[in-house]
Amino acid sequence: MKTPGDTGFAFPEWAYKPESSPGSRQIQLWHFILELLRKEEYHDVIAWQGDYGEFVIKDPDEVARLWGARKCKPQMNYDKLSRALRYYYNKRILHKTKGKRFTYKFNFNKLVLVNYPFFDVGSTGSSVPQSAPPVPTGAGTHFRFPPSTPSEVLSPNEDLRSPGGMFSTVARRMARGSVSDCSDGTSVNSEIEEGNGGAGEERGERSVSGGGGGPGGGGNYRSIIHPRLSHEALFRMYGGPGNPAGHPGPRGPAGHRIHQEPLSPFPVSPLPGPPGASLLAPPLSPALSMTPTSHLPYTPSPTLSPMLGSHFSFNPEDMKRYLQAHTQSVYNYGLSPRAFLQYPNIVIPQPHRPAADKPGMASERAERGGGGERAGERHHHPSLAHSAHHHPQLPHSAHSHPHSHPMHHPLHLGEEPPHMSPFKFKLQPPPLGRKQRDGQSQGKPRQSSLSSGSGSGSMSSTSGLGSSLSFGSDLSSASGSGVISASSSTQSLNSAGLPKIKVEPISDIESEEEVEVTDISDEDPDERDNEFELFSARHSRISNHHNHHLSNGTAAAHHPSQDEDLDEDVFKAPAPPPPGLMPFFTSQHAHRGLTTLKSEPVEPGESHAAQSQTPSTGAAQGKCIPLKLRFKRRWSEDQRMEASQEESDDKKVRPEEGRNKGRQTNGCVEMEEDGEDGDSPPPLAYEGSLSAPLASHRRVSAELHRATAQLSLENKDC
DNA sequence: GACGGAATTT
DNA sequence: AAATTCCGTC
Repeated sequence: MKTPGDTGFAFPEWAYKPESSPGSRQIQLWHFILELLRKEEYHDVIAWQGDYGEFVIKDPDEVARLWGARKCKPQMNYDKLSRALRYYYNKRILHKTKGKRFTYKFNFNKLVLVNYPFFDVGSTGSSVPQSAPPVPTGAGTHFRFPPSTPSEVLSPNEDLRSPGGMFSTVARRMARGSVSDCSDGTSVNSEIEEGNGGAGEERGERSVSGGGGGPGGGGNYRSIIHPRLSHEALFRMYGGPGNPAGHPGPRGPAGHRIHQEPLSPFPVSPLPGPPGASLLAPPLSPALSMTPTSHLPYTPSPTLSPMLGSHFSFNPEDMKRYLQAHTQSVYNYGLSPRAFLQYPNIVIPQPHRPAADKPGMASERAERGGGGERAGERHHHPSLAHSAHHHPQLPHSAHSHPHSHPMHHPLHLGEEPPHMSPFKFKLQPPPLGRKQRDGQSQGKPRQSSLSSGSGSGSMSSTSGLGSSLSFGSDLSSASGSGVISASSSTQSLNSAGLPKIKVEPISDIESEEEVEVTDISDEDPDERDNEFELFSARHSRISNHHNHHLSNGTAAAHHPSQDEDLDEDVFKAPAPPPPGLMPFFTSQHAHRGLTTLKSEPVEPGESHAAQSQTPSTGAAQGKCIPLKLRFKRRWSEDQRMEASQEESDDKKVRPEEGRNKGRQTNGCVEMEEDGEDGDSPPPLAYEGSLSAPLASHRRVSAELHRATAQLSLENKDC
């Protein structure tokens, strides 16, 4: 069943399938890229370089070859591969670093979400540092995920759903690992993973991950981390690389054996390493202390790695924290507490700063985590000489203290000062479609053979152009799904013969949203984003809904219909929440009851606080502030941050994101042949968790384990 | 080289 | 849905 209600999905489908996707159950390119990036052997071919999340393809042909091998597409070349990469621009998974050849940059927000849906990635890409501060390790109730069955898991859904569903889903998926299609897989995988060694590597990472890893932890960190932190720094922070024992790192040619990837933004594998460490233990990175959340410009969180091998781990505690964090976020955003009614168990934490965490923890964790991975080393080295390009930055030793580099200043030279990008639209007549062109010229299909004409299909792809609503991140996409953009309609009209107008936000990725604070009432649907427009419309409508729901009282946990509604409501109800929040809100599984919400003021002390308490908003705090307003406000902040970071490479976001309807993965699970996954499922993160592991947790973990194992087996069969 | 539309394939 | 192919334009 795909009913959304059944499962709970919080993000767009595509986000869940790092490794497999309906359309292509094979490994996805971005995933593959990450895979290469994490392996030292390929550093001569592709490596992290420059900015955070930025990587350069040093040997395009080789990368293409590898990709082709993986996909069994011998004809693959950089031109094609790059086309595929360009498709990621719209998805916001990647963007091009302009001016640098073969250089692209990951949008970690997106990636993180993929692997760690629960994470508060900060909304929209831009994190909201303040709004989603790490939650204090929780104390409180233990959150439980609703049970989800496999079927559920797979169900696709574009809307936001409860985390629980997702969680499990993700976990399973992760467990599966990625695939190699080439049937036997032999060849393909071989390219990348040679021998088991590969496995070792990956595994190592996982274990290592403990250091940083936990999703939870990562998430939290995310907000804290300075955008500019160097990869290295991150490592340290998370303890990943630093951890001597722990890190598996294949020794690189250079001899620095750091972690898998020196520059990798994903310092630690997402895998839950030592559980505790990662998840709950928060951040501790010196960075933290050094940089208060408030000013950290936002950066995609590198903490979590979407890497392939990674297994998703979840921990109830995390969940709890997650929820709490969101709760807090909500407040920060000025969202109505009503939103929380659904989550009675959640206590809204007092705002508190990450800084509070103890510094030093990271290092501790690292040590713990480290253990044993290391199994196999890869002997394989790229033929290429180790080039100088490598960035020496790896931290060889684990320093617990922040590295200077990363912390730098927010305004780095290279960085542009944060600029607000006004939301702009580019109105332009769409170029004639090929068909049209052809038609004009001839009518003949471009490639000889297929002639027949129905060309109906083509349009669809294009339609996306317009304005899709996307709030920076996944959520956005999710939200977008429901939205019908004017542009699309326009396009359709176009097919009818009407003029086609392409409306697209010029702004960058995360910035699609308008940042200005405006009164909702005044909005002009016309200009601006269609998105907003839609949003508001939706919004208003929703609110009613929402209330309705509330009145109903507690809805059963799983009624599809209800869920749907609920989802919708939730989805819409709160102000357009930052993406990160969405999942939370939507979760239908959450228990409903009255929650004890403590209305906490927004983080006191924080600059942000000011934000929420701004005069205009302040009044509203308790009340309903025009959602839009709040949202925007928040957004603007985020945007600003993000803006500084992201260039405005990304351009438009298309509806495509939003509309993914997911499909479920089918039976065959694919496994990465890397060895890593092949064997046994990695330990769950929370196993060793920080806080006392509860029986329940264990139970959960056990289940996951089991599931994972099973999946692994299945995969093998496949 | 980079971009992105269109048609196709998986 | 995500690529893969081609290809025209910058």
